[in-house]
Amino acid sequence: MNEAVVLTSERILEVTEDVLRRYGLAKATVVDVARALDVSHGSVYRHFPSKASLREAVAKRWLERVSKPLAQIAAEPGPAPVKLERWLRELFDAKHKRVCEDPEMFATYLTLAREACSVVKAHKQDLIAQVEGIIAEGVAQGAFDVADPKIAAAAIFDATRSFHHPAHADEWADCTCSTRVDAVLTLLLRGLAAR
Amino acid sequence: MNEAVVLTSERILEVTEDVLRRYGLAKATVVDVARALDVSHGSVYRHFPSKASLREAVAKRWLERVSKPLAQIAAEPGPAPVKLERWLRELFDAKHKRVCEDPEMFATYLTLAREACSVVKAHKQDLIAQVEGIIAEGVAQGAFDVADPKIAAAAIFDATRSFHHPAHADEWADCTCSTRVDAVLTLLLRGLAAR
DNA sequence: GCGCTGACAGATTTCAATATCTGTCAGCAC
DNA sequence: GTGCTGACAGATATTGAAATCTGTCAGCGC
Repeated sequence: MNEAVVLTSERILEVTEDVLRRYGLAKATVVDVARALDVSHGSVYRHFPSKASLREAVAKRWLERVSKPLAQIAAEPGPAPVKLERWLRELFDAKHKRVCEDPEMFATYLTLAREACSVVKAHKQDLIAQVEGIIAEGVAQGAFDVADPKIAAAAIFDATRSFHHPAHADEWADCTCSTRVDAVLTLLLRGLAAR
Repeated sequence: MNEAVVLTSERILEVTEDVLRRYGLAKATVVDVARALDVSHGSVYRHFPSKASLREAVAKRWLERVSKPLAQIAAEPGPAPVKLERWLRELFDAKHKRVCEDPEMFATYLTLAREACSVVKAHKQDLIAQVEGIIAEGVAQGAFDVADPKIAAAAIFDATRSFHHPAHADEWADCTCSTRVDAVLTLLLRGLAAR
């Protein structure tokens, strides 16, 4: 009758994150995860066909925690330029906070993401689609002058890589970073604006 | 009388590049370099105080080969917007060509650059200063409307990272890359333009 | 004297033996 | 039947001894 002992994929993922936090990415094994769940490691393989797929699922959960709050901003009403700026700043803040508050876990997730590149690609497509939505809205409002919102969205994503791509995380602590964000956002919003 | 046997820092650097190409970064040793030069390894230490400083010097040479042709473009006369676009495209082309033509050597130089981060910082400052010059010129010509050319130059550099930072090199082969470069350049030039 | 050599100490890397892990599956318990 | 276990084979990681490398310097040859 004890519901807690039911082994679900969700529970495995939660415990796997704990194990990764405790042991680190390099040392965490499927056996460790099984031990933390108090089951045999064979049981874990009943829910995930391989260690790689388990890690991929952890990466996916992590990326979803980034994209959900952004989707909410994208769905709100209001002027597109303000919304785009808010959306981008939220994206940067989410990333910067994660790396500042728990750098080790950030490094762990980063490596997981490198391995699960198809998951990352889907995440990127999701984010770009959200930006595309905001830009199309801006065009409809007469605020933006853009030939192709899809291409413009990809350009916005490319042009802000310095502030959201983990390869540049070591610069995010830099005190000039906020000024640099402001400068790029100003430039990009001017570039999109109807005149 | 044979000038070829004179041991100069320059000659050591040339031979070191050969050795790196032949053996790879991980396996190339100071002893290998000395053997290629037909001297004892102690002689190499007469010109470079450590293996790290030798590697740093190799990285510096490589970066200078990137920045010199750009400085030439920056020094030419002409309308700033055209020049800025040419300068940026030359920067991207230089990087993209290097990674396409000799990916192994690119990886080698990339690792060297990571180690010699002070050299890379100076290189970055150099490039940003060149952009600043072009932007200031554009302001003087009435083509650009920019509050602070220094900040704008840093913003242009940040906003084009996707196309010149080696962390994104794996995307440079992508067939959509040229479209993406066009989209970002259009956006940025519109953002700088006086209206 | 000047520049190079080569032996050396300590640090680092390699390699092979050993231990641990991944993924499977026959069989047990319910 | 359903879901879990634990022994197993092959793959991967760890370890410590041996080999190699880095950086120094006394001394040799010109």
